[in-house]
Amino acid sequence: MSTALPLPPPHDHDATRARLVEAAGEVFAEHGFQAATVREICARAGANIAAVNYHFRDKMGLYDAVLLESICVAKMADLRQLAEQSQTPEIALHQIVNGMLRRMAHAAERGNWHVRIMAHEMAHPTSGLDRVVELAIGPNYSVLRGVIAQIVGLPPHHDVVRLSTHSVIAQVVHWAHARPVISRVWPDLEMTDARLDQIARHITDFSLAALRTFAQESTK
Amino acid sequence: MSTALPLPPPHDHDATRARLVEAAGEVFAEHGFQAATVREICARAGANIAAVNYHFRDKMGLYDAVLLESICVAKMADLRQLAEQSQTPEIALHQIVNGMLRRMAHAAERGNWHVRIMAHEMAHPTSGLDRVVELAIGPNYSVLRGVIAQIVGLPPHHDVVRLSTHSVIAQVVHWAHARPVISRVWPDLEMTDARLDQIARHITDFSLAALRTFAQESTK
DNA sequence: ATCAGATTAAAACAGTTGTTTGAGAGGTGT
DNA sequence: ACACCTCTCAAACAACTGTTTTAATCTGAT
Repeated sequence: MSTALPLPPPHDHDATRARLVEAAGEVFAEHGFQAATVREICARAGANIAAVNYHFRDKMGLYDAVLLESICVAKMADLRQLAEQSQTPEIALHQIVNGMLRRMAHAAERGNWHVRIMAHEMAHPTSGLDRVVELAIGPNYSVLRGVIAQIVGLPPHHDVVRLSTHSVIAQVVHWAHARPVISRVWPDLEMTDARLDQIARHITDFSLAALRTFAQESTK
Repeated sequence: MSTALPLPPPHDHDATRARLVEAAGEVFAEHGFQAATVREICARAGANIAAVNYHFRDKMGLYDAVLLESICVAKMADLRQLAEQSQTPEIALHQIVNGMLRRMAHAAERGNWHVRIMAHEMAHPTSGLDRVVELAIGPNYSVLRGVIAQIVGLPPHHDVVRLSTHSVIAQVVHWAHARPVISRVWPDLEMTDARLDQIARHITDFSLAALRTFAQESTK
């Protein structure tokens, strides 16, 4: 159960601290905050049990650190530049959908625990969710809303724009969130690169067809 | 913390058993299987701690019973008849979307813990998920896929139909699953009855616009 | 070499967990 | 009256929880 580790150089503050955050990310992603145990985290990090309370104040402090790193990762993959360097809002939409989807898809695999932790936050939000939304999700949400507002030709605060934004986000997030169910109702579905391309293409086409119809109706 | 209860008639097997399932549903929905405690469940049900191990074999047996009731509730609200008694597949789609969305929305409120438990199953699936998918989710998925196949004029096993089905489901489930985030990026949003109508109408319009475009392209 | 500070280690803490135990209370048939 | 079965209860069980304590170890500057 305990994995061999890239032998820890003794007395290196940042090293064990980083390994703790990484291991904690995995365990929190698997079991959620409450059900996760500091003993399993320390075992997986190859650290002593007291390390959690030394480097972070307590279990919650460790969880805060995990969420903070999750925010940093999300901010690195900022959608703003992805949208700005696209020539048309339609292309920007496809870029955003494709980018988000791939991040979600790879989240189920090794190391990328950020999305799975969010799944637990949805089922049972903790105090850290506010910060994640404010610093990571919120900005990306605004960018996407701006792009969609351009496509339908309505102001970003319009209900149609907001609802459509949620329609797009929902379709992307779905493939990460509902995967346990999807793999059961669609057993022979493999998440290859080609398949991800197909899904991203579909979500974009599906959404663009709807948005263009809305655009026609709004200028009528 | 412990609620007053409709005083339990002594030695009534089914009564305490039913109260245990109901209380367990709430607690499991709040904390998930692992983090939920049998002591809190029994306290909320006004039953002794040993009642869980007497009526159900153990904590997992109680959870199985909870999922089983969740399945029964879901089967009662079968989408099949909802689809069959609609005159056109377009109307059927709106009926299905509206029905699903309202069940999801009311799930966050009193008593209806079924959806929140599913949220935990998504984050950390247990052995009971297979049964839920097989008996409750799977059939409804097939019905919706049939309706969408009619609209786009393609066979149900076609990739476009499957992907579009997930697009529709995603949009509906999103409003239950991502509510903690939605309420933060859209603070002044109240889930009134009129609002639910608006959302259901939007999802239907959004999806129908896309599906009609697909239909034109498939017959071309 | 010596001291101060930072990091790790093992052991123990009190509290909580799921589960079991054994006794008792209520009803029903004889 | 008695025995029998079903159900409930309080108490206790060992195992596990997050956290604290105390001592040991290493690093780096004096």
